[in-house]
Amino acid sequence: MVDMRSLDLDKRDAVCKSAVRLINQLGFDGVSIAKIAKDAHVSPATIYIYFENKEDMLKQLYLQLKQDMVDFILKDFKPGQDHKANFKHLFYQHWFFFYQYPDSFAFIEQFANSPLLTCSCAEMGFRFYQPIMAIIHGAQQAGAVKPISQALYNALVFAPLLQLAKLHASGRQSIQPQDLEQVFEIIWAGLKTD
Amino acid sequence: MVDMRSLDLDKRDAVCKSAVRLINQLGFDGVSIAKIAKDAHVSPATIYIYFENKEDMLKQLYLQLKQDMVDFILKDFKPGQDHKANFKHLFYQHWFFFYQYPDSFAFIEQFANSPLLTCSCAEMGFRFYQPIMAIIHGAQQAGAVKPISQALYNALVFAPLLQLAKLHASGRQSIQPQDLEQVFEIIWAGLKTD
DNA sequence: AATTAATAAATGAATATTCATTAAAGGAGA
DNA sequence: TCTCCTTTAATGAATATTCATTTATTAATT
Repeated sequence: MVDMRSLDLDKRDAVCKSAVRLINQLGFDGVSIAKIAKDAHVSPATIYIYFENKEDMLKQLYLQLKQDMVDFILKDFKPGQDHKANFKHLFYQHWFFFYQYPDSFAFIEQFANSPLLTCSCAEMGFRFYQPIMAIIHGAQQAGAVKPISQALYNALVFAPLLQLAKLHASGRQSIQPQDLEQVFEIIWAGLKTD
Repeated sequence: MVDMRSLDLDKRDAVCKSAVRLINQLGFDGVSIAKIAKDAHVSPATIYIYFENKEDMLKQLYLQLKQDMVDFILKDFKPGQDHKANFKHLFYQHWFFFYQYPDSFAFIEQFANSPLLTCSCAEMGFRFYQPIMAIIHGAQQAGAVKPISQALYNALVFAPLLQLAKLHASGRQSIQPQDLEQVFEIIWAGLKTD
C-alpha cells in the first residue's frame, strides 16, 4: 500500500487544548462540538476524524491527561534507601503538577467526579498509577510505613493534596510552601512506623 | 390582599429528587429540563415556577443538600471534654451521611468539582460548615490537636474520608469498618499534640 | 492516479425557555 | 350556602436556537 496523507497531530492537539480549556470554563453541559471546533480553528467534522464521538473524545482526553500526570511525577525519579525522602518527592511532584498544569488538573477532577467515569475508564486510570503504588509498596515492605491497603494509602496521602490544590486553584485561598510542609509532616507522622 | 393558591412543596420536592437522580446517572450534559420534568411527572413549565432557570435550580439543589448534610452531621451532637471522642463523632457522622445518602453525596461532589461552583456559591457552602469548624477550633484552643489553619485541617481530615466514600460508592472497592477505624487512628496520630 | 485529510453545509433531533390557557382555591357579598 | 371574582399554580404546545453527527465535496500528498 502506498503511503497516504498523514494525520495532522497539531490539529488534534489544538482540539484537545480547546476542549480542556472550554470545559473547565463552561462545564460539560456548557460546551459543544461546535464551540470546541471554533475555538480550535477547525471544522466540527474534523473532530470526528480524530475521535469516534463526543464521549470518546472526553474519555481519551481524561486518560491522556492522567498518563501525562504520572509521567510528570515519575520523571527522573529514582527511589533510594531513604523512604521518607522518596515519599516526600512523590508528594511534591504531585503538587508541582497541579501547580504547573491547573487546566489538566481541573479537567481530570471534573471528569473523575462525573458519571462519565465508567468502570473501565477508572480501571485504566488506576493502572497508570501502578508505578507510583509500587514505590509505596516498597516502603511498606521495608517496614518504613504502616502496612495499610493501597486504597487507604491513596486516600490518606493524595486526597489532602488534591483538596489543597483545588482550594489554591480556585483562588479562594493561597497555599504557601510552609503549609505544604506542615501537611507533609503531619501525614508522615501518621503513616510512619513508631 | 386575599390569600392565594399556595405552592405545592411536594411538587418541588419531586423535581429535586428527579434532578439529583438523573444528574448522578447521566451527568450535567446528559440531562435536560424535559427529562427531569418527565421523570417528576410535571410540566417543563412548572419547573420555571420554582426555579429561575436551570443553573439556578442546580445551585439551589447544591446549597440545600450541603445544608442537609451539615444538619445531619450535627444532629444531637454535644461536644464534651474528650476531644478525640468529639473528633471521632464528626468523622463517623460524615461517613454515615455519605453512606446513607449516596445520591446527595454524589451530586454535591459532581457539582463542587464543576465550574458551576461559582465563588459566591462556594462561600455560602463554606458558611454552612462553620459550626463544624468551630468544634475543631475548640479542640485547637484546648491544645488537643496541632494548631493548623482550617483549610489544612479540612484537607487532612475530610478529604481522605471523601475519597474513601467515593471509592465505596463506585463499587470498585468496599470499605469496611476496620478500614475506617484504621484511617481514623492514623489521622489522629498525625494531628494530636505529642 | 490513488488515497485520505479536511471541510462547509446540511440534517433531524433535542435544547432551554416562553406563552396562552386552564384549574384551583379562597374571600366578598348576598 | 351559593355565586362571582381575583389570584396564581400548573400545564401543553410552540418558539427559536443549538446540538451531535453525516454527507458530499475539495485539497493535499505520495
